[in-house]
Amino acid sequence: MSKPTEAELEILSLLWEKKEASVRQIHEEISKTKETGYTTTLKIMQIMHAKGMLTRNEQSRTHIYKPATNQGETQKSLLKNLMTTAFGGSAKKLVMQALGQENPSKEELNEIREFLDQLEQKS
Amino acid sequence: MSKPTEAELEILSLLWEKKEASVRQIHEEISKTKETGYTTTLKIMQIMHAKGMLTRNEQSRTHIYKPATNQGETQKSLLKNLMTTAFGGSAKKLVMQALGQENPSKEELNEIREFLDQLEQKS
DNA sequence: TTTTTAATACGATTATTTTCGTAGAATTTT
DNA sequence: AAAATTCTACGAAAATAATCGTATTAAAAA
Repeated sequence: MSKPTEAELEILSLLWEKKEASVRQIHEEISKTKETGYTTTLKIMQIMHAKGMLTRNEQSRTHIYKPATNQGETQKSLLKNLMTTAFGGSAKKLVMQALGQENPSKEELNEIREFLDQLEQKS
Repeated sequence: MSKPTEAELEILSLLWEKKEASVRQIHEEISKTKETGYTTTLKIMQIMHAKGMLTRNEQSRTHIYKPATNQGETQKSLLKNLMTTAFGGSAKKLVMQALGQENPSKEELNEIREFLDQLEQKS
């Protein structure tokens, strides 16, 4: 699957969260943060459908869209892309930069520690 | 500073690594993986210079370019962008996805653990 | 039933990014 | 010194992405 554009990713992301939605629903979300026309959102979703990034149910007049691409796979490839282009391929650098800027809770930090332990087991 | 495009990021990344370089040097690197003309690379670097993303020394005929943007800052904003658009704002999810796909060495894992400890101290 | 609202389709426009060709000047090679 | 090579500048084309307007149809409201 080709890399989603900015606008596509925004929509994909909302659909991952909502599982499924109409153009109207997506557009309402988007227009909270961005000034944009309804037909713009519609058009992008149509394009995404044409590309096979979304599936849709056309039973009712209001089509219901679902993401066709696996969230994890897409995230993985976006990360990989960023890792190679902006972090010289180093996962460590990327991870540290990511952690450094947010303020993860103790719980989250612990979950990450556990995850690190698991990783070590495998290798 | 505005978000670098794909092509710009590729060049920025090489310049961060090399500290400074001529168009020729950058182009040789890029053409290892991509079929592209010299003037294309030149043009993009000129645009980056015009935007203030790169500085250049024009003493010799062959101009020498340096990144004008701070690497860390740029990485941070790119990550933040990805984190919000593709990971619902969760650093944890992003970090785990990043670690899961690569195979970090024990040393790297330990460095990350230390980093986690430091973070916890602060909070 | 008539009118209004809400939806899709789709072409066209605009904006952005990438690519390339050509001209002219400086440098290097023959 | 002449020819070939290597630069930069710059305009313009090609490719990609985003936005919007209009037509048409379906559904809902009056």
